[in-house]
Amino acid sequence: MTAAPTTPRLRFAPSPTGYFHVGGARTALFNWLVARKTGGTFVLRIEDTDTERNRDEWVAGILSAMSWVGVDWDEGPFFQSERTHLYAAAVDALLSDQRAYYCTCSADDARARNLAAYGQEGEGRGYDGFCRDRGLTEGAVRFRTPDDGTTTVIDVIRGDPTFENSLLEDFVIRRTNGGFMFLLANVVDDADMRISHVVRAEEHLPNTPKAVLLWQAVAPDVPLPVFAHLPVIVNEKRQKLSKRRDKVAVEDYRAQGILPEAMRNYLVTLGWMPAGEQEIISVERMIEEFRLEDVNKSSAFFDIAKLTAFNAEYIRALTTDEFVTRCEGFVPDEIRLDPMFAKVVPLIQERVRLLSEVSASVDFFFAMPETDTDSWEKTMKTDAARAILDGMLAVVDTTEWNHDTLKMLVEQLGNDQGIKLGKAQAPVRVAVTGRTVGPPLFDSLALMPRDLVAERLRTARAKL
RNA sequence: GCUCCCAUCGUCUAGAGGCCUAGGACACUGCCCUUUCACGGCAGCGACACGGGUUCGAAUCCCGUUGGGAGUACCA
Repeated sequence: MTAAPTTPRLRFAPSPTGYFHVGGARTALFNWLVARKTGGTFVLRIEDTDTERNRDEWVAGILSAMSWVGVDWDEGPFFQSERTHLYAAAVDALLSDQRAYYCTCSADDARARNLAAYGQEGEGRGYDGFCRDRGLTEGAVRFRTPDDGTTTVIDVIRGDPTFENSLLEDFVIRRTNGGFMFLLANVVDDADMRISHVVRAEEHLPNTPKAVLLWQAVAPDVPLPVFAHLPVIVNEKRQKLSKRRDKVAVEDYRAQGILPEAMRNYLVTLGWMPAGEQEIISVERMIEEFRLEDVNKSSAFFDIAKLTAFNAEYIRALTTDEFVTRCEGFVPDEIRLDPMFAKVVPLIQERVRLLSEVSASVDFFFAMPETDTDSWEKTMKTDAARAILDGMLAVVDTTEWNHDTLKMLVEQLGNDQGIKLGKAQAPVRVAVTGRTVGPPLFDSLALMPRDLVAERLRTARAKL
């Protein structure tokens, strides 16, 4: 079975059973990278054969999250729920070939027989083939696996793992209720869509020999795909990320103000690294340099701290205009579109790591925020603080209103009190911004209306 | 239990037998810069799981051990 020299065809085949999570995003990204690098085709297929667990809103979530990270598809989305005629035909053909058979065993029956035959170790032995030659005409349909020989999975990143056929159970391909199972639908579609590279998470590897066997039975004329099983992404306990336990929804990171390019860049480093010492790279370079063969084999921890660091770097690289645009949804429009906002952006841009932090870091320019109690206690309860506020109040209505003058003023006031500028600016900062930490004070003051600053200084002084 | 996979700093990784005194990034610590906080710069901390081979030489190859993970559904 030689692979035809056609362009690669890849697919991402998520199941809409929950929020789109970072593991899925990485899988999609790696598929996309290969497609873009090779000039191949990237197909999106929604595997919604489990009608119990699928929901339309999850489908919408997947599409929007993929678009958000910049992973676009060339064909699809196709829905397996609309392709059942293909699966039905495949099952019928298998049935008439005796490659599959009906089975009426319940899971309990099968388990009980294994237990009786093997004792405790019978667990996990899978179906025993009880109905193989009973000639039934109803029930679930099982695929007949070979009793001997081996099946090798061609995997570019794992080497080529080989499995004993005798250990592969006769697995169900169509449920008693007529529904089609994942493996069947998956293989029929991959063959039908002429998928050449199956890039998916490692958890699928143990099933892959079954998929190979099925493929050969169902589409013997279609070349088998090359597989690439990606290492799983794990939590701090080194377990596969779980939607229930871990914070994994791409949408959550988006809502926090992670930039899509930062997410994409971070995701690509989970199992792969660009050459050189630079980890922050453009998509163009990713596409240029990415090779499935170079993907790591071991699991990777999803490190939010590193993601955040990447994000901060991407945020800093934005132009002011871009930054203002990106803040949509994170900063109220009446502030974001205020000309003042664009002026203060340069002061705070290198100080925020998430877009969700922007609002709180610019609030005092637009309204006096609630004063932080600790900040007040720490900086205002001294004679020096009172003297500095008094000194400022004495000249605030007449002094020149610019960075240098303001700075000299506070510096001088500090000198009079025998304290350095770092200390001297604190009470002014708390009076005007409500806290000890913030953007450079004199630049901020210079941007603000003199009257506003004067009023806040007076208010603060009155409380002392 | 069984099958399969994996194993370099805390984390993500570089490393395809000599270039390794094991490199980078994140995190952490210290110093410098500095008006707070950041940014930036510099320095530091910090790893080849263990045991056997093979070889003149092994983080790199082989075997074993240990440890971790995934799968083991009429879920995907």
